[in-house]
Amino acid sequence: MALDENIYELRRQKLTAIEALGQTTYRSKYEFTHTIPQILADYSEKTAEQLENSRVNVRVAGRIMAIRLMGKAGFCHLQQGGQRLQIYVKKDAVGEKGFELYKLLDLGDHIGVAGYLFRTRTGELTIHVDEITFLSKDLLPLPEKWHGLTDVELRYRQRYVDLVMNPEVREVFLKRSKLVQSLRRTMEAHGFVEVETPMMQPIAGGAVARPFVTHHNTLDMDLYLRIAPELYLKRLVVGGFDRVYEINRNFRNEGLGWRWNPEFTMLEYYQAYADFHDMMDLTQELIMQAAKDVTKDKEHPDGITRTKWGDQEIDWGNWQRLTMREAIIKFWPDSSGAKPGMSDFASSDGVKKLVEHFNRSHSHMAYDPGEPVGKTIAALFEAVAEEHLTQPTIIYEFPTAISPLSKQKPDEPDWTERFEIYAGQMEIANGFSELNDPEDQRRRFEAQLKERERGDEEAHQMDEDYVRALSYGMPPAGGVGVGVDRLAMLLTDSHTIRDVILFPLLRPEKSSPSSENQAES
RNA sequence: GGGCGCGUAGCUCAAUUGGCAGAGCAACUGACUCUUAAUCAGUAGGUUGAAGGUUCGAUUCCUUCCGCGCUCACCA
Repeated sequence: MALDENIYELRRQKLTAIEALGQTTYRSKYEFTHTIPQILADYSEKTAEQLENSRVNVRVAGRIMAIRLMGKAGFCHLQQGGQRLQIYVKKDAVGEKGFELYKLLDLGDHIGVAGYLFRTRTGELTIHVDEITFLSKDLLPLPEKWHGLTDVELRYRQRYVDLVMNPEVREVFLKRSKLVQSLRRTMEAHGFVEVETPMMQPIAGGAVARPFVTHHNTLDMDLYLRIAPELYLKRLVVGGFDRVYEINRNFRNEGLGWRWNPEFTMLEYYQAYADFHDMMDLTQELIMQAAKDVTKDKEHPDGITRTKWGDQEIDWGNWQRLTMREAIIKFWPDSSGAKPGMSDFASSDGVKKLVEHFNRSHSHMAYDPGEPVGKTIAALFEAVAEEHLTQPTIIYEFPTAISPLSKQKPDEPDWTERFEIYAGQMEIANGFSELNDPEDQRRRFEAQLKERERGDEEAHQMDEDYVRALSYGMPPAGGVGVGVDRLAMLLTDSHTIRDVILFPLLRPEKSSPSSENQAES
């Protein structure tokens, strides 16, 4: 073989040689008797004698993750389901052709083996192979075996390699799957019906965010990728679905960051005849159950409520509830002078003074005196309190100015029956008693339009059909949105959202100049 | 978008003040029938992200661009 040929070409040639040995190079299926995790679960406790006395014949498939050749025998580690099992291949056992095949195998190849279980001299459970079946070739070399793949860009761009090399990454996504299952199970247990509402909407409503725009050719109309399913789910409540939920993607055309990906998964649910207090209770139960379901293992068959979060621990069985104003008072920094009193939130002058006091001792909090007071209070809350909210905390009573879809408090119209759940310094859920007065809703949309004219691109648009739906009468209802990605982060101790999204958004790969030339020629 | 940092072999990383681009793993050849980070002997592998500039000489210094990370602002 010429020395300048690269690995890809060499392996293609090996593939030809493997075919010459009578193997099918890309066969359709392989009949196996066990998976590797099954064998490890069932036979890890068996002694060498037990395995010798009652021989266990197995056929398994896997990817070669380590290979050691010693003249006329060799070992491999096969990986399947994130676990590894050793195989022992001896020329005497597999024959001339079988051993020729063994010598043509590379790291990363998929093979099937038939043989029996035994323990090596060092005691490792191993398959004594009688027959190797070639399944599929790895033409590109896997990353280095000691350090694996650590380059974060490559891990995200080539997640398939990341998953092969890093078992802990696989674990994160298995837990994410358990999380979503758990959420569905809790919803179903409470009698909620799962539905799917439009991802492409003529008006991007239900949240405050900039949308992605797309275009339908036949109808010649612009459509927005949804920023929330909210207004459609509530139309269903009008239609008589008293308990309804959806788990699906939302799209927001905003910046990226450790907590933000342009597409993210949201669980959203609505319950008729319930208010925000009922929704707090339900959501608390939902999340605690999710923590238990994700942490279930042999030691903890029912799961646990404590999960690791960096150098801290989050206890999902211990919740705190504070109003937004109480939270600002509670976490008010000493360096910003005397703690605010409730009356300070009542006037724009009072709030302005609070911001001034806070900014005197802290990095500047953006403040626009022209914006509604409620908006400033909410910003102040985030600046003062958010960083302290590691343990699960329900913050409730949000300003009406930033809650155009929530029902007002009967005794304080500037405040709404709305809550958000915080944990690990992140907002993970948002819920409220749904505004169901169509005329009030129209006025709220109109107030949002003023904000839009003031330059707030993200303020709500008027949705006439939604107002019409409410005009047919929506029962009293509570609704909640839960950020599934962020919950997955918290439950897997992942500190960037990209680690819980299989294929996070990246800039397109720039093709190298040489390949561009090839493309042009 | 702003600020800071990074980009060297397939992977993980070196390279003294600006002075011959190196190692381990992976690969290739050979030895080895219980190894496991297998071992032993040998071989090959590079437009140092790209383009320009300064210099006798640039992986190193400067400029621009590309990509990534962290961070700030908007957003969940």
